[in-house]
Amino acid sequence: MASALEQACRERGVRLSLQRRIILEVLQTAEDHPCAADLHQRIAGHGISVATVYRALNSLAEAGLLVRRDFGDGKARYERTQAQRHDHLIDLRSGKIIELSDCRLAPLLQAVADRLGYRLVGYRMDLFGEPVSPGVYP
Amino acid sequence: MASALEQACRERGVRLSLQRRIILEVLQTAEDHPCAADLHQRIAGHGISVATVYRALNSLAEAGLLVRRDFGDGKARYERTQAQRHDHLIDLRSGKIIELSDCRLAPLLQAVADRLGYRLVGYRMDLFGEPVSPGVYP
DNA sequence: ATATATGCAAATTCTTTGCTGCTCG
DNA sequence: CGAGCAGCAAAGAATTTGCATATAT
Repeated sequence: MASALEQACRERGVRLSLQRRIILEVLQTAEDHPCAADLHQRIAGHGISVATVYRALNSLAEAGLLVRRDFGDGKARYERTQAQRHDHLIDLRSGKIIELSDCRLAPLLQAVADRLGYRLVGYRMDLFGEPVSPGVYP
Repeated sequence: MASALEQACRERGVRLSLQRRIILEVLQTAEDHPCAADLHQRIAGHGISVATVYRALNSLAEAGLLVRRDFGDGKARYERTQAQRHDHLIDLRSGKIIELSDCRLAPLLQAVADRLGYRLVGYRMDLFGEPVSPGVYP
């Protein structure tokens, strides 16, 4: 019984080692956007080296099974590839990252690129915001 | 005769040393978005140390005289603060960076943030594109 | 069987920092 | 004068790499 994961890996020419399985599993169930160090910590106990974590993340991201994110804090962050692309809003008060499902954005950006003589291959957008409700923050 | 630059520095409580003058001058006339190493190289001959370059860039950016950019290649890039905020389109073929003056974007993003209960403090957007014209690239 | 991954440690790259002496205001 | 800056070299943080061994397909 070839799992969907195994099939995806075969299709993309990525070997699915035990360590990669574990990393993917952790990312699958993660609610946040962990960096390499976070991941290495979360899978501690399996004796996986940092080098392996980095190499796995690179391979898997290149193969498209993961997406690498950069929220401007100097570390790359990762998440499992989702059906649909999305952007993020960073809560400046708590650091929490919210995924944005929207967007009527793409066509607008496409037009901007077109006007300059470019084909839009991709884009990256991050919103930075502060919660409106007074809330109970320190 | 207090130059506009000197005044801006005084207002923001930043000391305008010779080395900072030089760095600002280079950035002023730069057509691109140099990183710290680029700048250090361009001002070689003035015997300014890398540490000074980094410290100056940090101070000046914090004071708002410069803007720090991050195009995802692992190095911070800088440009003089301009009258109006703007985004960038990265030419994936040549690496060239084009400044976008547009945008009817802000209100749209503002609305997205609002809907989530956030006040939009800022945002970052980069477009990645390939030139449409066949051109004479290698 | 063999192309690829892993582990370990050392190496890179970008950026920051401690300390002492100099300088802007 | 005195707070803040410059230079130098050493430290840090994130990520990569060389090499011998193990493993997926």
